[in-house]
Amino acid sequence: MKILDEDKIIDLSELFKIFGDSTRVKIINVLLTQELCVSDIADKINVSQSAVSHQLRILKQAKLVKYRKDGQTIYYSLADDHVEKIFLMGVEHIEEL
Amino acid sequence: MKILDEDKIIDLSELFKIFGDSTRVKIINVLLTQELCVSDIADKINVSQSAVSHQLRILKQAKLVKYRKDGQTIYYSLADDHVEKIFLMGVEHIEEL
DNA sequence: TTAATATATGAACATATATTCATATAAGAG
DNA sequence: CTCTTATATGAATATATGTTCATATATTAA
Repeated sequence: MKILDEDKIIDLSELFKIFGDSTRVKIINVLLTQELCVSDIADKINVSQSAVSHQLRILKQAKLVKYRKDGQTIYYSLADDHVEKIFLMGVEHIEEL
Repeated sequence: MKILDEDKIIDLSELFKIFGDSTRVKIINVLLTQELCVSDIADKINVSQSAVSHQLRILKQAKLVKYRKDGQTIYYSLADDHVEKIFLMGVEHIEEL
């Protein structure tokens, strides 16, 4: 193994850094089952609209979530099933400690 | 789904936070194939002994690495195969972007 | 056009965290 | 014992990052 060069290492740590914040994990968690608009996410996880929006931008830039626009509402959902897989792999780890 | 309560969310983000630093990812990367002592890790990834030691402490506390002592040398290795799985799941994600 | 609703964003602030440097601890060699 | 090697650790510094607050943008309704 030892497959990774310096650049990949950076990319990988950047990816995990995204998962390394509880607000973002909360967002991912509520998006596991359904797409939601910003204000619903904010309500569900009890975080301000602004904070959610800031974090969604980070998740969007990292291509971990995607969105669609419907009028003035923007619905977010997980970008692909890798996101869920990484998430669940982490859950497995913490559950067996 | 939506399986996680607040505490689990915190634990999960803490776990990913550990993977969210390039020095730690470098360490994990070189430990994928073999156990190594501190100074060899430092040489391989080109980071100071002190920095490596600090990060190993964090990895140790998170139970992501384990170690065995042989004289004055301490050999570190990955704690279990979940670590590798999480790592590889992340690699998969970044490789398909 | 004006008001209301949904979302985004910039600046400021506070906090977290990674590295360095110096030094401590521990173990083996002579 | 003394010296050397391997590792750990505390303090200080620098940097990164998350939230808040105020406000901007965009869309729809009246």
